[in-house]
Amino acid sequence: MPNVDVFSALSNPVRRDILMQLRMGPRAVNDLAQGFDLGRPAVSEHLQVLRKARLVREEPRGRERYYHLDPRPLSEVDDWLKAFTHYWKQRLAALEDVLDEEARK
Amino acid sequence: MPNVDVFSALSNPVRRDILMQLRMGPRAVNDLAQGFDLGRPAVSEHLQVLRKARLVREEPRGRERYYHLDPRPLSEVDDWLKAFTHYWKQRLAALEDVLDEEARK
DNA sequence: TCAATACGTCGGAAATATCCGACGCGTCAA
DNA sequence: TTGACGCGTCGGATATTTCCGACGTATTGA
Repeated sequence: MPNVDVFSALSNPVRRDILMQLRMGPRAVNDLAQGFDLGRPAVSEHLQVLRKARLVREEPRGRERYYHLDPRPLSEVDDWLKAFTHYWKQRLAALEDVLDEEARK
Repeated sequence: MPNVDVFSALSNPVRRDILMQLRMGPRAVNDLAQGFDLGRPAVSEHLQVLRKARLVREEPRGRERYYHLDPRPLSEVDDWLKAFTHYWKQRLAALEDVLDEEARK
């Protein structure tokens, strides 16, 4: 059971959609599968990937399993993106320097 | 030439690494390929994916091609993540309500 | 002009992802 | 207890990804 990379987990639109849906609250598998043009096994396998990426947590309720969102691993993506925010800030700062230089002429 | 999904483009660690490297400035293909345990064609194909996702731009200089970072499409990922930031704020607000309720007893 | 260099892309191999039907296991309700 | 339900997972089919060697094209420098 290899831990799945968060970026890989997000690469599939169905899985991103599932996460979006789970924001509203926990959902059972059949309930989730209704919203997609997919069979239940496929949804179940997408949930397995999300589970291995620790993006969802399962809570058994009788014969159903409610899946809960756990957004914490998303911080890895957010942190990665920050590296490019900083890049932009640097670029902007450099641009300002150039503009200041021009203004001083 | 189908436009590549940004999330898919980011799903590969080599492509993420390439983007990281390009923050420092434009790089030629051979130069980039040195840093990876990969042949040049593989790196070139990764660059093609990044190009289709509009995350890089190419600038021919003689027989070399310098690849530049274009971080703008990353905003799509950032916006997507924001949906979960808001989710968290809602959850925290709900939690505070519960705590206030408890405190009032 | 000619050999070397930098690069993109193609054909094909290998790995991986995605999906379904079928099956089995536990749970529910009669 | 028994039949229906909710679910996970397996086997296998198909699609996609990833990678390489080989080739063609354009550019460079001798």
